[in-house]
Amino acid sequence: MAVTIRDVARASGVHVSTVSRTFSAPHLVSADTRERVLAIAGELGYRPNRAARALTTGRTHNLGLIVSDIANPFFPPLIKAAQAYAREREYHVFVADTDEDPQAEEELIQTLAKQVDGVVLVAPRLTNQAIERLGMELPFVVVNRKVKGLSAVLMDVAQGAAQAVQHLASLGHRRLALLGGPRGSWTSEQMRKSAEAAVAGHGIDLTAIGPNAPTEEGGQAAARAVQGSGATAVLAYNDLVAIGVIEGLGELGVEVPGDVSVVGVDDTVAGRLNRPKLTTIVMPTPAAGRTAVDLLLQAVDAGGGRTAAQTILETGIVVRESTGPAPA
Amino acid sequence: MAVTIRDVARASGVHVSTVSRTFSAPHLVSADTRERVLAIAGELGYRPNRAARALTTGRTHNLGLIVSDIANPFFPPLIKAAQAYAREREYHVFVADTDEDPQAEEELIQTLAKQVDGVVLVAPRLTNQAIERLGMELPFVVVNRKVKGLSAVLMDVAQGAAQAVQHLASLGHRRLALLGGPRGSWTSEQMRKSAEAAVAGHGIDLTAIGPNAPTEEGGQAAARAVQGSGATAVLAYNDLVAIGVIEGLGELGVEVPGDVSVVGVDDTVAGRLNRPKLTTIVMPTPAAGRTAVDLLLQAVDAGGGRTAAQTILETGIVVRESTGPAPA
DNA sequence: TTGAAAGCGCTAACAA
DNA sequence: TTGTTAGCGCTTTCAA
Repeated sequence: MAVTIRDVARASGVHVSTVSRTFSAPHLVSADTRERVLAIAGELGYRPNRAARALTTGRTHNLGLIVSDIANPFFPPLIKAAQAYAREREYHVFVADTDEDPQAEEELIQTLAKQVDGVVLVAPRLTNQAIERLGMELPFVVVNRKVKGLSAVLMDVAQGAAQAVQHLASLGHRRLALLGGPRGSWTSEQMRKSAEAAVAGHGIDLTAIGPNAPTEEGGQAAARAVQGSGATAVLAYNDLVAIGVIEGLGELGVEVPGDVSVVGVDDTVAGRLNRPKLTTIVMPTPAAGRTAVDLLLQAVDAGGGRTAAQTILETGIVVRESTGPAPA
Repeated sequence: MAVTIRDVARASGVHVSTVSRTFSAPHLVSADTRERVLAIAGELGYRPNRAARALTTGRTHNLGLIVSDIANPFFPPLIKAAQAYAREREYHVFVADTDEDPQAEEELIQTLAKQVDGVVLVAPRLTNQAIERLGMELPFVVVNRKVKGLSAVLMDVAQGAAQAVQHLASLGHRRLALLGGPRGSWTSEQMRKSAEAAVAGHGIDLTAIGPNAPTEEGGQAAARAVQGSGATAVLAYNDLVAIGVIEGLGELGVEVPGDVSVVGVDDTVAGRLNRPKLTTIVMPTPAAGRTAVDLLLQAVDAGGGRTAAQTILETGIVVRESTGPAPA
């Protein structure tokens, strides 16, 4: 078996508790012993067993990160950042994919619960009610969702959407189609509200189309509806949908940005690589990953002390090639 | 605190060991007691604490998955599949990103070691020697690398590369540039060997350029070298590099596929969305993720019994828009 | 079929 | 500053 605290104790002629202390409370150990123990531990290749430690301390030093679809390009930068930041704080992270299935999400939380100190839920598919209930038993941070009593990281799409409308208005567009996301999406709802408000000031006509699947296919399927609406500009739920609608429009002989301008959301690689390059609302995904972990660790450190904190992250718009002047 | 085996025991009037058995060896418990215990456990919301279980059994039911860059579109499908498959087998998976840093990789393995039953190493940056050493202490499966004594999942890029050369040859190309990947990449090495062999039969001239960073930037930076080589066709280390070199070539006024044809590797979303759509070697990433977990669990179940197994996954080539006839 | 008891690797009072 | 001891939640002999 692996080398344990006991082996180190024996080899360095001290009691196990002393070894334990040199690792978890070094200041309680004399410099002499500390060095000796550390040296021997090094030789032996001793590494504390975190699981065993968890048993006594109640802290696993593990986190859970639950997303709906790892392969959706929105998530990887968030996962990467969360995981890197967690590691800095000496936490490991379980990453789990629910495949958009609320039940899988709940099951996952349950089985993960005992092994983690907290969970980050990104754009959960569970109802608020279910999350609140689970939140009683374990610290949670939700990303892009508001749940009573829980810390949240919110990306301010409303702001980005307003900027997008402004941008389109200045290009002379007067008819805008909004391609919503899946039912129950907080982000989609925010965009709709913000677009409605923004549109008013510019005398723009708004048509909401959806719900749509948050994928290329979803966008492609909506192309005909867009054409039917007579809109000269489209604000899509995300980059994938935007790319899909551009594709779909193309098949109908509608050119982007010649005939119709399209704005996406997320600023994924996919959008950058698309031709025309996508004008899109930039979502601060790496920052969201880091912030979520940060808030989660705060909640963990606070114990049960309800410390629901909200962080709102700014979004921006990056203008590329998929938007242009409204046709005359 | 959470409900433990003891609470269930008390509530159902049996000893803890009986409760333990109903969960981990149900056949050793009478149907009567089993049902009662299960019912009470259900009411109380009891879930076995896997970490505590691990302490006695030596099995954590956790796996580690270590990749060099989560945000590289090659990885998400693999991670997704590995994680889903592991879950079917009742394993959770830690996902960790090394940022291409061998030292981070080793450190990660060390700290993860006690918490997992095994680790999948995808395209590791560590030396074989280092991996072999670590392999003594923990079951490993490597993806796209051969390490003595360890199970491996290999994607047969050699085959794909040969097909790519064949494809380019049939289009009349006679000067090929090979954009290698990072130093120490098994995949890159395989491609080189295979291309060298394939090229001979077709009277093609091969220039190897690299090492290159496995990113768009890497490809972009290599554009000038490609131009300098006089090649009319490029086989790039992966889709990202291919996309980057197309971009870089574009800036130099070289058109793809008009002046130069480019083939990528991986078949990522990025490549599909790129314009021109990328001709690329299809890597079986989801299958690789599943297979790796499968082999790993086999190794775990075998205990120390060396069961190094190799699975070779086929690759193919999908021809899209980035390749065309050699210019006259 | 069930209970009793020891112990997995570690931490945390409490004493010395 | 260090050692003693109990115990975290669970499994696993061994006995009954």
